[in-house]
Amino acid sequence: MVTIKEVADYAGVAISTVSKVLNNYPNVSETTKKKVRKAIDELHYVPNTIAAALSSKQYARVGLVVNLNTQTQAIDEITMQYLSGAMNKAREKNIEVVTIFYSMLEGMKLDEIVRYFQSQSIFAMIFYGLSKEDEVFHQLINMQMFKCVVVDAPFVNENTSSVWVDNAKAQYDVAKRAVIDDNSKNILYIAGKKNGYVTDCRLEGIKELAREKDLKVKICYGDFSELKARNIAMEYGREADLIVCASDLMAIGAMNACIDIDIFRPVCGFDGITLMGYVGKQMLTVKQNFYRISQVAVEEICLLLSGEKGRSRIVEHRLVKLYYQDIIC
Amino acid sequence: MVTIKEVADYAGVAISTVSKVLNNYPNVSETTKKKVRKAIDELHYVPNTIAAALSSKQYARVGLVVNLNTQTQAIDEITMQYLSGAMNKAREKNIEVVTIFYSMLEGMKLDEIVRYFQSQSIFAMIFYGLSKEDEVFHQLINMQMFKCVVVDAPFVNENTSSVWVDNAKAQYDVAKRAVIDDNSKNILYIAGKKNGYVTDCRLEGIKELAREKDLKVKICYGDFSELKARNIAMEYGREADLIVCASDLMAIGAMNACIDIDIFRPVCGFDGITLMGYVGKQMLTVKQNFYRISQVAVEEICLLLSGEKGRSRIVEHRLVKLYYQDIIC
DNA sequence: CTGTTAGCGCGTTCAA
DNA sequence: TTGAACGCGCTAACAG
Repeated sequence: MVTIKEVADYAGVAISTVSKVLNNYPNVSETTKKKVRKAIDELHYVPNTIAAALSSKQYARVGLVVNLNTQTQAIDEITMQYLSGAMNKAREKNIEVVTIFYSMLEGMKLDEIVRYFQSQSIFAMIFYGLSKEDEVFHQLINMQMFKCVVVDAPFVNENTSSVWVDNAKAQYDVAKRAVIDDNSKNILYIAGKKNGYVTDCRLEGIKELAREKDLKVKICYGDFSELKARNIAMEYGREADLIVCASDLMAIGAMNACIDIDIFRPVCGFDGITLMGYVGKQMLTVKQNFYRISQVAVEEICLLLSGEKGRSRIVEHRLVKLYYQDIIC
Repeated sequence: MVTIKEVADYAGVAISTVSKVLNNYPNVSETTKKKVRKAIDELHYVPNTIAAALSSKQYARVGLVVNLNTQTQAIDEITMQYLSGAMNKAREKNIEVVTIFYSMLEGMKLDEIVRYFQSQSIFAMIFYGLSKEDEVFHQLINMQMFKCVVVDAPFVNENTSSVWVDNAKAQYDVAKRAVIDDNSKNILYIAGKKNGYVTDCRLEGIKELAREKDLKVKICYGDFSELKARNIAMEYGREADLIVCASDLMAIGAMNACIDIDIFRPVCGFDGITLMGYVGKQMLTVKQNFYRISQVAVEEICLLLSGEKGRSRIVEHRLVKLYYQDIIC
């Protein structure tokens, strides 16, 4: 590994001069710049990020804290979208991100987690899929020791921003469309996890619609589980003329239940994951752009790091109908 | 951030002494160890990895180079398994990994990529899903500038190991089981990408079985695409009494084709991704343990980093029957 | 067994 | 406009 010193010697200038042209300082003559650039090129010099970081103390990595939940969500399209969105934006913004799985931090006490992050020079992080049960992380956020962005959870303070889809509106929108399309009057709504962040918002949306359209709505909690959604649909599906689910996976469960008990009910989902196509049936769903959401999260982290105060930010959503033929190309 | 110096002062010892207890050097009396530990504890000292790395020059991060192919494989269970397997093992081995998407490196020339890795202090990397077309990476591997482990591709040299499932045997095994179960004589084999690494191995397996059992085998290339597999099955499915596919996704395509043209043919897949369950039908498939494969890859990287020469290593596989009820719990 | 010292590669004053 | 010199936080000889 060639160092800055070698470049300096080769170019016949001082180390500091090389450093200056590397970092685009003013007050360097064009001629010396040329010399230095030439040396850099011919020596194939690559600056050592580690050393630069140590020296400048400007080093901040952001942790992407994701919840790979192999139990309840085997197919993790969403997380991958999150990760790749964040990484691309990070590259654009020239900051370093490291991905961290919840499972790696499992069982650690708050101070252990803090130390872990510190030792890794991680002073900012983005939480994806934080739930009300993740108390350690709540504490972490509240102590405001790190700059945080929380996706889909209501945390905002001086050092914390949150990034959301408007869940209430989205749920309202998609259900409304389904209701209109099928002229439904009687809805089975399979919500997520009782008392969950997004679950509550989505519930608001469906309730709003029910009031507006004077619908009958039966509400059950499916805990985002396919199986539970399936069982709920088995039990109450008959009585409804439309099944609205708070997630795509639950929608799959509900659809399969309908098939099993041999009834047809339109089902609509939430998320817009591609998986929906694989079930081979057409389904209306909210399309969240997870890639973009994650990019926005990184932007927010940058703002926080540059001294802005935390805030809440909404990312737009769409509605789509997904079906097999759409995705097999 | 409290530094080692503050700890030293607080404990009334020299900096180097603190360093020694931090790194578990011998030749430190128990009493001073105690003093230092106490100071560390009370000051909440967290060592600065960056500085340690710079100083010791023992710094090597390993890049996990993954191919998030949103086009052909929307549902990326496999990659997530790879990543989490590698990260867990990395934590165990106390090395740092950074995940890198192919797409981030896209269009870069070899030397740009080299510089990118160098600037990130990445001197070792694991390639997942490398294909014959990724020439830049082949060059990268062949120049032996980095320690590499390649998963599912035949690269071995002084500084490169490969980690494999025995694709030939696996394909042989799964097809044999299917053939026996259904007493099939006439197979439609939907292979992967013509001239691909794993494709060729799997082809070997099926050919071997055909010889042994005196089967008739029609071979088509589905390019790992659902759509192509679907079309192939539409065209040739009727004539076969068993469809064997070189990937789960293609198996799904084939199954859907059978449904569409209203024939029943047993289909078997390859991979064992959970997604298979979602199609709602039972299917025999090879179960690759991607998590474990990735762990093995990290182990191999460690060996390379510690001076061992590259080698090829096989990871065992299993056969499973996946169906809906298995995974919705 | 402990402390002193010299770097690691780079950023950044401050003189010159 | 340039360069010498110091320091970032830590490791690793080497003395004592």
